[in-house]
Amino acid sequence: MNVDLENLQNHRRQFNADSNKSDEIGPRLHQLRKGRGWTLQDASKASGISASAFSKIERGELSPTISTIQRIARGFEMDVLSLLSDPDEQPTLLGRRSVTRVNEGKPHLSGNCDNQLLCADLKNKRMTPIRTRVVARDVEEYDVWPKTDAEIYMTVLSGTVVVHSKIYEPLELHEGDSMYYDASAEHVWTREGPEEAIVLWVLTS
Amino acid sequence: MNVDLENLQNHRRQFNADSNKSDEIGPRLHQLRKGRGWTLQDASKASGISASAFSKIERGELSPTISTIQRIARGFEMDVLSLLSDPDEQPTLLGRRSVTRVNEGKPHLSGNCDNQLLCADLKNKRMTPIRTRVVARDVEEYDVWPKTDAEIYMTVLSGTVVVHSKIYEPLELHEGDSMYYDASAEHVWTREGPEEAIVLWVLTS
DNA sequence: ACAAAAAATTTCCTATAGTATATTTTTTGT
DNA sequence: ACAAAAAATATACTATAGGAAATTTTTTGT
Repeated sequence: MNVDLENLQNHRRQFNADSNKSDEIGPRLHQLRKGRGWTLQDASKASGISASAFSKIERGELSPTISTIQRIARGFEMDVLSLLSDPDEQPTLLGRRSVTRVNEGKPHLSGNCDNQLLCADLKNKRMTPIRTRVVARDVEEYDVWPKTDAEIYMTVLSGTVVVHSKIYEPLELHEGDSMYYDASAEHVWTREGPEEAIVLWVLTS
Repeated sequence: MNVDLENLQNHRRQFNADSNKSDEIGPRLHQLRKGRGWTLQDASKASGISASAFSKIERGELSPTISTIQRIARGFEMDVLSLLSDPDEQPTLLGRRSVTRVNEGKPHLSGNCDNQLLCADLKNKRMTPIRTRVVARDVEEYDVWPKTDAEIYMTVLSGTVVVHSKIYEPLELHEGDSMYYDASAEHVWTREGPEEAIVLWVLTS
């Protein structure tokens, strides 16, 4: 477990930073209102913002205050964030897909583990699936205990894995066992027993 | 593959809708500025907003316009959305974790598949891991082809699965093969051959 | 403890957001 | 094609956002 978590996360963050580039609420509001088949007066009634102001905002003749935006959001029964984030600008796979055959993942070696990034050719995924052969037999073999704000789902494909955490007792997982945890608490994996330990895990940001 | 996708999605959406309830930019900006050790003049220089205005905004004496917020976001080198979304309010697992032992998932039967929700006791996860025994042998057995805006990662644990899609040719996946796809294009699974087919999949919103 | 410096707030002013009403444009029915 | 109705925009005004400079508060050094 040492595919460079930091890097994976930064990559995603970088991307998010410049998404929603044309942060124009005008067209966004117009699209939303028309999408519901509302007139300016409907929108006005729902939000408490005058129709004229609404019209000016939609056409970019006026930059609404945040409190106005909040009132509009309430009118549309949505939260400010989703009001501001245009789904059309959201990075999406749009029907794309990627297949990785057995043992054909993209190698990504790191200190204590032998990782294979799965479906790595698809960019801007919301999850990162990885197949890892756990090498470490002892916690001492880890110099750093990785930590991010991601969530991790892992399942043991073969062998026995021990999950060590700074806030829990060590936990043994056998073939077929699953675990879901928050990577903001440091966790590392070691293997146990004679068989080699293979873990399939997926992480999100 | 027929764990009620709609329901899973709606659940998550519902949750997102009322996140960020105290949408007060004032404290948020104060926290951000102080976090960087900036004075009001620093913030003013970076954003182009006068220190006095900045002060008033922080104390809620003034509701900034969206264009002001955009300028502030540029000053802080972040996008408007992450400026507005207080990470402290973000739903997080905060070190929580959940384990599911082999064959101990929460059953979730549906038309053509035998699903087990894994780690189902943890709420507000960003991913939903599911273990499914694919029953259908023919596409005809599906009355509806599920479709959402989620992304799906799946891997075949045993047997042979054929992935049918409205926009791709059918694709055979064998034990150990992985696939990542966008569920906005309809996909259904059937099994092939004598062995029973088990799929492990994870979906995100 | 005091003065000097730096940071935050207040004041007063101008620019612009937002309202009510009038006008123009578009849609609908005959 | 025309009139009536409905929707969108323009106008004139009020309320408030935002800037420059003055004032107060907090911090720092001696």
